[in-house]
Amino acid sequence: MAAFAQAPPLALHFQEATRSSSSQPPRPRTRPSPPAQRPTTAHPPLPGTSPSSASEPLIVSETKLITMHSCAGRLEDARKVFEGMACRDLLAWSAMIGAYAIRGLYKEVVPLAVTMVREGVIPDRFLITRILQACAYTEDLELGVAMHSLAIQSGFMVERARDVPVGNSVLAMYVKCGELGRARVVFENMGQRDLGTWNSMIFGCCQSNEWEEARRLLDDMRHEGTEPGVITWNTLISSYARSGELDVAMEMLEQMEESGVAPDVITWTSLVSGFVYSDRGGEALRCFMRMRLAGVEPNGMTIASAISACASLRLLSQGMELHCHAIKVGSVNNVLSGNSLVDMYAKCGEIVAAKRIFNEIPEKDIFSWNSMVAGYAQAGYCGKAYELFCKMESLGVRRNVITWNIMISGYIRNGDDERAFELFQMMESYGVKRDTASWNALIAGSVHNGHSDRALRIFRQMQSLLVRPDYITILSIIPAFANLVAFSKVREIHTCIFHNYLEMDGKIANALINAYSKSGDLAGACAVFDRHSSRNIISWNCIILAHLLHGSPSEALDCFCEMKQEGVLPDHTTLTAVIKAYGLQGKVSEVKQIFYNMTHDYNITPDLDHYAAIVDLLGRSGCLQEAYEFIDNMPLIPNLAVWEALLTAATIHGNARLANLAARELSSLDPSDTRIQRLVFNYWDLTGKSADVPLMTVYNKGRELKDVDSCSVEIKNKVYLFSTSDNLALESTVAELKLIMIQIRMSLLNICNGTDAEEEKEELSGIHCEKLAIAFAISNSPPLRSIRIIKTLRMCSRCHIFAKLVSEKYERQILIKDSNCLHKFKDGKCSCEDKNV
DNA sequence: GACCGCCTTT
Repeated sequence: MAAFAQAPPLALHFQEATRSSSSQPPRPRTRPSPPAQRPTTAHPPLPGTSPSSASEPLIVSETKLITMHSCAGRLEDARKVFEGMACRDLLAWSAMIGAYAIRGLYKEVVPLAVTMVREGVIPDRFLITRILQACAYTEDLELGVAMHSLAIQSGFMVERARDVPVGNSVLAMYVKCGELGRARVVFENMGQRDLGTWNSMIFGCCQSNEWEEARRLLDDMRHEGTEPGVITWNTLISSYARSGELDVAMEMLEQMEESGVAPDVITWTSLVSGFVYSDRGGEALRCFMRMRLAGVEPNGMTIASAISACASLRLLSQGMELHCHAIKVGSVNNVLSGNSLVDMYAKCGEIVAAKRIFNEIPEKDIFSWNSMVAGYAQAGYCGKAYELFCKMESLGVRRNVITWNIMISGYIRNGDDERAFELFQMMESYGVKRDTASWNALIAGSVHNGHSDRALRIFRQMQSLLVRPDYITILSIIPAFANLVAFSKVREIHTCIFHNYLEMDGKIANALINAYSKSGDLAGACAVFDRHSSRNIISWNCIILAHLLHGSPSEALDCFCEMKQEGVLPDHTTLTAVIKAYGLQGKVSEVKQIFYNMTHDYNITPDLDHYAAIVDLLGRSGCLQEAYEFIDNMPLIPNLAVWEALLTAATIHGNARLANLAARELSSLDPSDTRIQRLVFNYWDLTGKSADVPLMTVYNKGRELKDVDSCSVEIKNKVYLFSTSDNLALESTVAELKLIMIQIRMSLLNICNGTDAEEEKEELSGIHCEKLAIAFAISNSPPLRSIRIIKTLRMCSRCHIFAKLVSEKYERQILIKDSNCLHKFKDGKCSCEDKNV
């Protein structure tokens, strides 16, 4: 056994110390054949083996022949010899099993091992180790347990140095089979341990998310005098990175470097891909840079991950640099890098480049196809996407649930709901089972297209079919409840999150803040925000916007200060909100201060939203000419929001010249845009007509639009829809409503002297729908109950006064969300302090 | 010891 004892220990997965020896080519064993073996003759000389003399016939044992065939890569020949043997002893089994094991063909090892045991051959410590390795790989617990007991019976698991490899492979087998409890028992009973032992055990703990235990083992091993190696650190770092604990992973990286172990390509790749997976692309790229600076060469997997980071950040130029790098490293034709490149180019809008890369991937896998289909679908080319979708089928590439989901989501997001539902119905008949993401695509798409009711129906249907919603379902459905009428649903979904054992994810919390706020519950929004454990810029934007929506600009600005104190950098949205908040307070100089210094202070270039907010502010404060000059001097082409702001302000201040100018500019932007048609219609309807021909066309189109203004109100779980034009539909209640309104009108007349153009208009075209809704709610809902109304257009000043008076007279809180803001009427006052009418 | 695609928050 001397020769065997000196043979290199087997390459276990966690055996760092022996890695170099395991990578060497296997050496044929030199043990002399035992006399019991039949000598084999008349075999032709093997290529690469030169017989000592050409005249002498070569005599080799069958076992040796197996080894020779195996070394030459002819496994089938080796197998034939093995099968033909009349009597197979331990050496023959070792040779045959070893031939497969060395090549990682563990699936072949398992049945051989089973037969061997059945034939009564007892494996030695080396063969047992090999078989256990195969059990670990194939997760064959049954055979593993048998080998474990055999090892005990044979006395291979005692406290000797040479027992360590056997113990390690038993341990590794249990860990890989997910039997951490059994692994722990083996670990505790091992008299001697080496680095591989600790690595296996730590891997097991990480796999079962027993982080504390893993950290304790790290301390223990150092106590016992074994310093963690590169695999130890990589195991911990990659596990933390994969489970999203990137900050801990980075901490471990520091410790690793401090302990003198240099991070290798796997360490860095784990971190880069971990950051990508956690949607922290910027940090992924920083990690990649650190790796380069440390002189570690990236491999295909590292580059693929870094390219994905560029894809999520839409960094085309950096992505292209990495593309060059991939070419240099020679991994560009690799499926992994190729797929990342397809995704990156597609997400950056370079669909042609994406297609070129796709065509060049020699062995496309399902990921390649799905990335390309998704590229087309997300760019709005559903036809092209569908073409590929069909091509896959004809080429025999099996489409998976993700392929179907991509198509469903592509169609619904591009407005073809019918086709999306059709595919959703069809997929199961093609043998593809729908998953939660399939349902999510429909829900998200419906919400996206404004069909909140349908989204809710789908959500309920999926639950009735026992498809469990995940956090994306919740995230997708929440915006459907982000309105005044659905206020009770927000609490319902908040409860549902706990019922489904879904963690309070950061994104869900953000969506909830928004939903609570928009449903009129500022306190609810604040409560979620206060308990939010991982606030990001979006969370702050949500709460700042919530205060703004509820007419509390000073609280919004307080939040902004607090945010800066916490070291969170504002983004475009934050600054737009801040400009609006200062604007509501009439602090023009503060607004200018922010606006003109935003590039310097926050590295943010003003965009159209900022310009529109400034125009709105200047216009409302009566500086109409300044507002117009501001537009005239802006470096960007003004959009709808900018001209709308000027039109509204000019209308309020009765500046017909500028209002007309704004209306004309609006209608020249896109005369077919219904939103513009409505704006122009509404403006002219209010101010009277002139002979402006181009405006006339848009005005007429606006007039043709159905439901020019409508509002909805919920009473006893029913949503009632009111429209300015269909007063008559409410005949039964109209008399009652009129009575209430006459009473209120009397009060109104006392405040406003006489009538104005707006009221005359109302007399002619019918009562404004919010008045109808208020009156209807007053007479049909229980006293003291708040009245919640959603309205498509902006409230007029008279309805605003009307609502204030009703809130006082009837002691009701009235919440009205119009196209511009949320009005909370209470005790005769409105939260917008009359600044938003 | 690691791996790319679908559904997601202001």
